[in-house]
Amino acid sequence: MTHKTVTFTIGELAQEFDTTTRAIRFYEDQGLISPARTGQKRIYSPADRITIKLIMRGKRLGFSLAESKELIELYNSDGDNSTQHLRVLEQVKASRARLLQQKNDIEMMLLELEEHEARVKSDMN
Amino acid sequence: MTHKTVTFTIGELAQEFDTTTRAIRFYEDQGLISPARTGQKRIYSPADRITIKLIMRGKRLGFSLAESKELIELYNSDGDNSTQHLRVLEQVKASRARLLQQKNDIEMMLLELEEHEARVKSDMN
DNA sequence: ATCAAAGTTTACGTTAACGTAAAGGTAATA
DNA sequence: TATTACCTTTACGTTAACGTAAACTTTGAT
Repeated sequence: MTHKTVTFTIGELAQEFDTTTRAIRFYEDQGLISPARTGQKRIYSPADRITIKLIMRGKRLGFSLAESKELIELYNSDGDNSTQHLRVLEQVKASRARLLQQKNDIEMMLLELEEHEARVKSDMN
Repeated sequence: MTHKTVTFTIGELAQEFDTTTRAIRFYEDQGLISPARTGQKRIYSPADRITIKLIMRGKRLGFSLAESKELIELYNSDGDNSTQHLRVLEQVKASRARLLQQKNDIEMMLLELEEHEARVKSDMN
């Protein structure tokens, strides 16, 4: 007994992630995804969809496509070549440092926003 | 009794914020700062320095210069024109929403990093 | 006085991340 | 069968954010 394989068209994914088909094809050009084909047509797997989701999240955090690609490859790095393990751990460390810095920046910005909001509201007599 | 006025040169600020003089001049071009002059030379006030700090923080979070400019102008908006108060509050709201989304994205990424790190480490037999 | 370091303006070059347009194939539907 | 809605490739255009280079001035130090 075989079960249905979920797939997506490029248009569906563009809509879901509020982007364009052009952008999605561009990500393929850059080697971030490599969807299957049915004749000419691209056909995206759930895994491809997740990858696009990661790209979008990266974009929201100001990651370049190259950076997102690294992260994605990081996740896709199986426990294959143990020579790479150290490099992977280094990259995890660097990514975490960056994210923590960003988190800190955000907290400060949020505080400043609150202060400013309060000031404006108190000026609203 | 008058007290010393702290100022900075463009080179000092470039070094402090690990950027270039070219970049700082560019921010001026784009209307984010307008340092005083001593003859030809730009002379930066503590306020100018803070503005550059805000720009750099914005960059770390993926803000465009235009966005950072808006935020900076937001902070510099005195309690002058109360007609603008609503607009200001709207922008505070939007900024906060964006930051909270980013914060959320960061938390998820951090979790995924932890998971991946654990997986790699357990593979390191 | 001169030299090196830092500053200035002007202007063209570069990269990332798509946008936009043209020209065409395919598939369901009226 | 013809239109409509998507899909495809190819290719040139665009914007942000500086980089880089040239040519010149200013200034503190030797």
